[in-house]
Amino acid sequence: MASVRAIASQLNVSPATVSRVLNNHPDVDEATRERVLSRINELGYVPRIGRRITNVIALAYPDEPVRSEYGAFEPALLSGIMRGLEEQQFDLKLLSVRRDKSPDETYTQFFIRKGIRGVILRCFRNNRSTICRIASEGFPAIVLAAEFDEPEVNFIRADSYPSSRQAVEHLLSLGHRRIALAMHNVPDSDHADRRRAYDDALYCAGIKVDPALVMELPASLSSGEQVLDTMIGLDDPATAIFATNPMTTLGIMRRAQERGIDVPGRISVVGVDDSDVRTHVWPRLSAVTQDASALGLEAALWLTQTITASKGRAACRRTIATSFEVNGTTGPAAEKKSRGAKAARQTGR
Amino acid sequence: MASVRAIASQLNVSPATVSRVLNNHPDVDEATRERVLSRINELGYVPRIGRRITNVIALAYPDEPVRSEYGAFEPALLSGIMRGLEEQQFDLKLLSVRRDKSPDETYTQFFIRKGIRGVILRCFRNNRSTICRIASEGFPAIVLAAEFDEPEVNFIRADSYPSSRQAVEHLLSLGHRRIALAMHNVPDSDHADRRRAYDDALYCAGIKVDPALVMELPASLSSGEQVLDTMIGLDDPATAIFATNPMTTLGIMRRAQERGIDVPGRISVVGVDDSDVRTHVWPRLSAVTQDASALGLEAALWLTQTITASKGRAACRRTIATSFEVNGTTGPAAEKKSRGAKAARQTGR
DNA sequence: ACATGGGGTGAAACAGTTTCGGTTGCTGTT
DNA sequence: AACAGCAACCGAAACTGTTTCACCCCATGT
Repeated sequence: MASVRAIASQLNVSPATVSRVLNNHPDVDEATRERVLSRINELGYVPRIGRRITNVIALAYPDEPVRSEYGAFEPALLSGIMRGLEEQQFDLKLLSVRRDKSPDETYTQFFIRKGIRGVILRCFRNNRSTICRIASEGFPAIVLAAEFDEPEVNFIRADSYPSSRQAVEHLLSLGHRRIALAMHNVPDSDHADRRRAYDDALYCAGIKVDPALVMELPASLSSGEQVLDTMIGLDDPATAIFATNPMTTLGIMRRAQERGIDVPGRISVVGVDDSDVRTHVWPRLSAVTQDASALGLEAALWLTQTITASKGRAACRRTIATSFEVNGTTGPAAEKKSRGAKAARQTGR
Repeated sequence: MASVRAIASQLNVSPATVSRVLNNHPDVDEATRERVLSRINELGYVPRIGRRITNVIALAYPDEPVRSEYGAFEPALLSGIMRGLEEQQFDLKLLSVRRDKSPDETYTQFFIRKGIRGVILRCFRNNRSTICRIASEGFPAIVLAAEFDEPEVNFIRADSYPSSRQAVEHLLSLGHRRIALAMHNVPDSDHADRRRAYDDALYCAGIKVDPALVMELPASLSSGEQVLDTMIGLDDPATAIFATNPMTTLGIMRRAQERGIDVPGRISVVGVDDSDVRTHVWPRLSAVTQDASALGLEAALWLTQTITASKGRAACRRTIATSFEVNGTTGPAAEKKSRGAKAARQTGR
């Protein structure tokens, strides 16, 4: 019940002025703009059309709504979001922050101007600070597939620790002792999970992490090629690789085929898959899989329920499980010939 | 300038009634509903918020906004659409017709109720009649990546005939005479193009199409496996395959690796790629590629310009070019050993 | 015959935005 | 010093769409 006219009369300005502030019109005094904005934040203004409250939420991208390195991840997210929005009859708008947001408006202003009630945020390397800003402004928002320490940021993500650990333990159970780790070179919680899983699994197996077996690289096909070449070329080569993102995994597979390296005969590969790519190659990839559609669904449900709830709901810090799928790229460790290999085996319990 | 009140006064009803018709409220008489609807169509009503005309277009899917068999095609489309909408400052809404449209409202009503000015339609096997209905209602609409004979349907598609022909001629120039064709089993204009290109290229090379070399199958990985097995298993085996969709192509590659069949040594493969998958496998696929992003961009540009033009613009029946990219899966035809092969070679000029 | 109820409708209230014009104050010119 | 002119700022009013409430009317049951 915080209408433009209500806010206007509280501040002794006209509804026109409040509207101008909302729509970021240039010709309004800086002082009055501040007053209006702060009051809007206090009262929790929601946009309406006529007397009807708008039921639109947005999926906001920092730049363009495409990440070729994510493959079919985005469509799966979208599908889940649409399903999650169905229950409460919300519509979905796509927003590009870079494209549409004016630098001199707040995020809340921007979202209200676009007529939305809440926003699902995609998180990439470069917009974590933006997300914190949005959260601190208090506009209803939830971040997809990332983790934040800040208590005011709501997020939902897939916790890949258990499956990742399962994956590494699977390799260990096959006799692998020289297991390489190919990580993303920018830190994020997903990859931190996978790193921890790797460390813990090795620790519990009594194996010391060999720094030579850990590489940090961008998520790309060429990174995968580099990983394979490096790991095969070591004096004491890796017999298995755990790659923590889909593109690097594909690059490893591609390079292995190019060089005629037998997978899993000579080296086993475990990847991570957001969508279906693990089935696109031969052998089908053993991989940690995350259900992007479920992620979108849950995010949409939480957001719409929070918006429509009379009292603000609790923060969302949910994780959903990933799973580990054994396919054709993992097999028993090859017998070693070098002295170093024997020494390594003796450290196993 | 066709407002709810204007229409109301023309028909001697109240604005409330017109609004009720627009929002598909049940308690309005069937006769008056008809009168209002026909007048709305005549006058070309556009939804507004306050005095501002809404600048939102929709991307409408018949069902869910996901097609796993299209891989990264949808994100690329979305990215192009967003760029195309930028110029005229339009927003994009995602709509699922199945989810939101009430059966007893017209499509125009549905779109107006959603507050959109125009719609980009995705076309799949099962909704061509729906698209014709929408076009005949006259609501601004354009279909992506499909062709229609009906003159009132606007569409934009990629014409893959030249590149497909180039692809087949590339195979011919490498000495291939037994070239298989793996087609989609539901007819659409894209695949018709590719079929024609195949026929024409072979005809010009003086080669008769062998029905045993042409298969029509769903677009799927398993179809690709079936194609490879069949074509390798013939008495007079194919030495090259042209697969007209991405999934079938991937299936062929996967099966070839599974069976240890050398590509392109024993058999060459040309595929079709909507996005980046041709680079995900080894060898990289020689493929006819279509620029999904450009498709989305052009569609969005045409639609927004049509909407904002004072006078209705001409129909859109555009095609943009695809291109043929030579990569690692095509090579010289293998020498034949069988009698049948020799006979086949003699038919070549 | 009368009460009752529901379908259908309009007036009015209410929601947001823009247009138009007016006030104010600064600046340049005479 | 005075005045013209211009730009920033803002409010009243006009205009747009939606919902609420009350009303009418007619069919139906008692």
